[in-house]
Amino acid sequence: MDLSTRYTPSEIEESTYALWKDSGAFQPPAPGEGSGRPFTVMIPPPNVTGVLHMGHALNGTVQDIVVRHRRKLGFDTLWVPGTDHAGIATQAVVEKKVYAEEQKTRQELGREAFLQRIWDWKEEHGNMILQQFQRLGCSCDWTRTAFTMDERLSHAVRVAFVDLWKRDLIYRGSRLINWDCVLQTAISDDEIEYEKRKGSLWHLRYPLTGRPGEFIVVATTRPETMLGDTGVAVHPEDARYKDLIGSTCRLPFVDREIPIVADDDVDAEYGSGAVKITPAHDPADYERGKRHRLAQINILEKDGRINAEGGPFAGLTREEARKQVVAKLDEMGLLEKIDKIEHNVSVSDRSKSPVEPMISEQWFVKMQPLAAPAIHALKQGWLQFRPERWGKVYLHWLENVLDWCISRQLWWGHRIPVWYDADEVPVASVEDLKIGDTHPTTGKPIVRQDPDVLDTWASSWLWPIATLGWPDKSSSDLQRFYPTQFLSTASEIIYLWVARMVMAGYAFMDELPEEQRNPFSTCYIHATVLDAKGKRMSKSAGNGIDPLDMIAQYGADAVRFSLILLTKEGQDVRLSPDRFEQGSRFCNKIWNAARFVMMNMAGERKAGSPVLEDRWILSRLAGTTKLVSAALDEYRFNEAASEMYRFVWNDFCDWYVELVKSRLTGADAESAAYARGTLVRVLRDILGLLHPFTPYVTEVLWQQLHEVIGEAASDLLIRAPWPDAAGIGADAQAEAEMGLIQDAVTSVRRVRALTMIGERKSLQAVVSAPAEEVRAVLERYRGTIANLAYLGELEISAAAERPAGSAVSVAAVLRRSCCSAPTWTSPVSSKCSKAAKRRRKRACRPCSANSRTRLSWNAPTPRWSRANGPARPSCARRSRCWRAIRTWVDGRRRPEEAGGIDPCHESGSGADLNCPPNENMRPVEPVGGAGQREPRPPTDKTQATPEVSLRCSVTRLS
RNA sequence: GGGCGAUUAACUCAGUGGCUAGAGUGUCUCGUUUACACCGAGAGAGUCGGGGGUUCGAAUCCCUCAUCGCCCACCA
Repeated sequence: MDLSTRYTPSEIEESTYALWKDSGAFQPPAPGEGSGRPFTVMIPPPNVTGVLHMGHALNGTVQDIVVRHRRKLGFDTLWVPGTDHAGIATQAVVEKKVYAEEQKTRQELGREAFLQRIWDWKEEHGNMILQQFQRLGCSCDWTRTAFTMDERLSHAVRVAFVDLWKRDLIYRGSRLINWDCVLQTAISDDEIEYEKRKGSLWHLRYPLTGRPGEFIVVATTRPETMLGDTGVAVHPEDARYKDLIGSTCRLPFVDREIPIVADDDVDAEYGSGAVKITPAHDPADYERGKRHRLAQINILEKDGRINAEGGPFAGLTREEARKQVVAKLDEMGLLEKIDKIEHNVSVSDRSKSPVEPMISEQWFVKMQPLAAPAIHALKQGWLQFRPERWGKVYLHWLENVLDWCISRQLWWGHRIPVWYDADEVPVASVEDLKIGDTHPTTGKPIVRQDPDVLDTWASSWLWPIATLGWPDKSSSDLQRFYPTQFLSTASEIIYLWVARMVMAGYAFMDELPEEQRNPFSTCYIHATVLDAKGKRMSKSAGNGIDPLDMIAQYGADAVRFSLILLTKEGQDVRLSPDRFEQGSRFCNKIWNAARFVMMNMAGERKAGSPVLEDRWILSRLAGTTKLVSAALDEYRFNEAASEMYRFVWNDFCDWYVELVKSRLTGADAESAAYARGTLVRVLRDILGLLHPFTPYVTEVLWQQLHEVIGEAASDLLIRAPWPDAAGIGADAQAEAEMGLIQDAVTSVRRVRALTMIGERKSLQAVVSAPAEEVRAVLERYRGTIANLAYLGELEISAAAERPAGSAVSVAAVLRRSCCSAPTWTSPVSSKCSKAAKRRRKRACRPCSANSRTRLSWNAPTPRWSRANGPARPSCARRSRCWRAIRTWVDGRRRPEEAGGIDPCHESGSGADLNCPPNENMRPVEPVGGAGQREPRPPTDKTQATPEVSLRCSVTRLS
């Protein structure tokens, strides 16, 4: 065995990943060979242009943990990977690249050639992000890798489109849409961002018709749109304008006479109280325009320049037009004033350019009929969000959903499968129609296909069904793996993606029972990854931490484990690079713990054991297994990871390994054999339980361990059954006794540290405990305690050793000891509360300037010098009294049976006189009574911890 | 404007009415013993954001205020 003392992830990660991949472990068993219990997860397909960021890394880790856990539990587990063609993003990337390399725009290249360039690019770079997921250790079934523009998925998109067409859920409409002038496409409402910008509110004077020299003043943030105005609206009750309602004014430049109308919608308080109406370029005006039957005049070209309607300004860009319009108005004396304001500007989230609302012909999907079953699914509980509160977000969107504009004026994407005849009569078809083919409904020749493509989400909403083979409903994957169980994604795509997938499930899987059409039973919304200052990590802000750098530096396991340890369900996480050190150290700890085990495997191994520490660690293992399994079942990853961290580091390494060392070299062969058996047992289960979190290191150690102990591993760890704590159970006695030993050892160590006695075997300690049972246990394990505390001798005493004077502090004792006194004494009560210490500290202030403040907790206190008795019961004591009474009243346990929790008798100090200390504290009636609180069941803790009070003194032997 | 979340040790966070509020990092002291110095032992560090209330008991439940963050809607 040649394990180095340091775990170096880079040496093993690549080969281990290959080992898994080649073994076929990532694929579910062939049909008929598995357990018949499917478990399916669909990866949220990242953009092909994407690069792995921390959000991906977290999401990949979450999914991989679930998948690996379920696989080990024996489910037929499938995790489908893939990428999204991401229309605008990808087209923009390649367009830029082509222009940089060839100085050609896409228009110059032509549609066919440009699309070919994108495909070339995709072949070359499109798998990058999936490879990065592999670096993270994700155990996806790569044989099923999908791409939203694959032939199969493209076919699904067409079938879905035509299906909706036939159901009359698709229509073409002239609507005010959001136009991105840079990318020259319509974008959906969900692709708009609002940016707070400083701007101006221009007050313009429109001359009133027939009243020379009189004006109506309108306020606007976009003065250039005045060229398209077809009306002015005022509030009907506004006294300033009441008499103008019904009259008209003249629009400068274009010299149009437009009416002044009354509309309740107008806020008389804002601006001038009069609002210009530009129905073709503003959503609110669009509605007002319709109400008052005003004309819609489009003044913009597709690229954002002013068109012929703009009269003298035709051909200018919108920015230029704004300047000139304002300047000219000013010249003409028609500019009343300019207010500086801060307002929200709607900006395209892709190009960051201001969105222009425009009237345009687009394709829409009627959403309400599709949304209804998706709402129902959540309300029925078929779909559950975690954390649950995201369900409200989902519902809110669905209940207020607007029709979905699905056409995009792009080239990269699924071309809309609609063809027209010469009369512009459209028809949708799954199969390609050619120019000249007969139009199926009109019988006339087809003259053209719709040039637009579909919104990216029109393919990704089919992801769970299309990747499994839909529309081929006989597909075995579809039958076997749909619906899926778990979807993990980011909160910002709940509407864009999650809700639409649910709609698609209901719309297209109509032969399944209602509940099973729902595409995933749990939608897990993972944390948002923020930087150390609490800002969202983003490429543009430049505050991102590259997960690949972190993997290179600390290893994939460390990155995964750290992320999970930091990420409590539903809570955003602040990240800085050094956070990954915790995971890295943990991996190293596991590595070395395993190393220790393997270094001690020479000799017989026996299972089970009468030895206390063996019984203890096995009992702890059983408890941990139960807790971790339950946490993973319910997707509480952070809890599971913390518990493993604690168990491995504190229980196994800090105590068990230390306890077992002397036995391994000792003369008692049988005891050593039990130790070896237990070490192997616990280590194997630890590796199994940790595998979903830290797959690489556990897999490698699993292989090594089996080599060392000379047993062939039954399988790779990735497929080995989930540890089930078979044959071991909780051993309350072992845990309680072990607790006493730990307390005793800690007491001695504390005295040693505080008094700074460096000596070891030459020392004798006296540990005193008032309770006889406690002494009996300590007596039994005297050797063990002495061993762990590096003592020559240990005496167990009933008498409370007290410092010479109760006011004496450790510091004082120490000083004396330096001169002559042979004895260091320190009263030590186990589990001395930090809060209590602080209270004491406050009580004994002021400390003298040169005394060692940090030791001053040692002043006598009610807590440990009970003989004096507290003056009155402490708050804690009172509350424990109350609990004891209720426990007794509940009939669960009598106080004396309640494991020593009866505080009234705990010290024999007479502290029970005031119990119950407050006359309001009465036992509650055990039964009945409206509004009565459900009694808490006693916890394990209350049963397990006997009251311990230990003190320790240390004496030099010589 | 509407909704959601956060506020606990110097930092990052656990802690859903009950035992003395915990962990990791950082700090201080001591330490090389069958794995691990990415280690071990020990210590110091908290008015649980403020204020009210409910309760025998509140970090936890309710009200309120403050600060920070996210999402949605958006007034020209």
